[in-house]
Amino acid sequence: MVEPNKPISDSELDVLKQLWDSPDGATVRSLHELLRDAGHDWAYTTVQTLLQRLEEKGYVRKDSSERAHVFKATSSREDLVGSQLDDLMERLCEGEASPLLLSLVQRRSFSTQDISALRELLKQMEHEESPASGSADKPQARHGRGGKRRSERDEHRD
Amino acid sequence: MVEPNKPISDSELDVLKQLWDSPDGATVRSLHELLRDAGHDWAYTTVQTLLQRLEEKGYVRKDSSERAHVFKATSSREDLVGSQLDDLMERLCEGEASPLLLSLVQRRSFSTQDISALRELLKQMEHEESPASGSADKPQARHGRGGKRRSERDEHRD
DNA sequence: CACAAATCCGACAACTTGTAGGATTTTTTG
DNA sequence: CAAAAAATCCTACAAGTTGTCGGATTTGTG
Repeated sequence: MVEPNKPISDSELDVLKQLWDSPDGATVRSLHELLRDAGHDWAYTTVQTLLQRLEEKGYVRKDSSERAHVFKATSSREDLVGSQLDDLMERLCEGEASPLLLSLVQRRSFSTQDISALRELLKQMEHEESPASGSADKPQARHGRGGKRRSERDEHRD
Repeated sequence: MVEPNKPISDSELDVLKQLWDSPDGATVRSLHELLRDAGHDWAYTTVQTLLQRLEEKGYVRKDSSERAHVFKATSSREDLVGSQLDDLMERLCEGEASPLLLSLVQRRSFSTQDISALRELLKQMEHEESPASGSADKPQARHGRGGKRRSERDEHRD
């Protein structure tokens, strides 16, 4: 199943973004400071709460082996973008991706660079593409940061 | 008004979808029935409330000249897809569209048809819109609800 | 042991969402 | 014309989410 993509609030997102910029993880304290620098005059415990909620929602994991727990994002920005797109796809496009693609390409402007990069991707896709069955090979993103792919989550409630 | 993309709840969306399928608009009653057929066992007034909220949020307009008011969606599915994508773009991609495009193309599967359609679009884009100059590219806004220009979230209500 | 640093637990007001009930205002019709 | 029917309007209300903490408690450290 596709995980229920718990919604992320704006504040939570601000925290998560700091985590994305902290490849080795961060403590409540360090995040508190980073966020202060980023313009958020939050109390220490506010950051803590936000982290806890992020953890409950599955976007963050903490390593409690140290005195001060170290938090890391479990999903990269790209992962999040991906799942949010999935959401859109399901909510508004009955699970089809092409409307999203269409909309993107039609209404937004891309640099010629973006365009040629996209061309490349298309070329590759066409090669390894399979007609109707699932392709065994899934093209992996090769962008530098992050790299941790979350796999499972246990979720049941209703 | 492009205002801030008010969020649409799941129930509201179900109503809106029926409106999308009702080109001439619909009354509370007709929607109530359509929705019943679609599996929603709601009270008449529930549909009414949902419509009212949609109207407040700007997604629906009503014509009150008739005995039974006639509701219409103010934005098409495509519009909504577009604004939702804008949202994503701002929240997660600092206003850039290419990450979305990338993610879409990388992680989802498209038919060869989709792909060639996309190719066409790309070709056109390159033709009719070549930035070429050192300055920024031209943001052509040919869609009614197009340009929401924000690069920075202005939330400082701490 | 007394402290400072962390974490844990609980709270609370303002919204949002799902879901209606009842009052009021027209129209219709016998 | 007086009731019934059909609509709209206004109000409500329990859950759940979000933004923001404050205090209590636990735990290394000098």
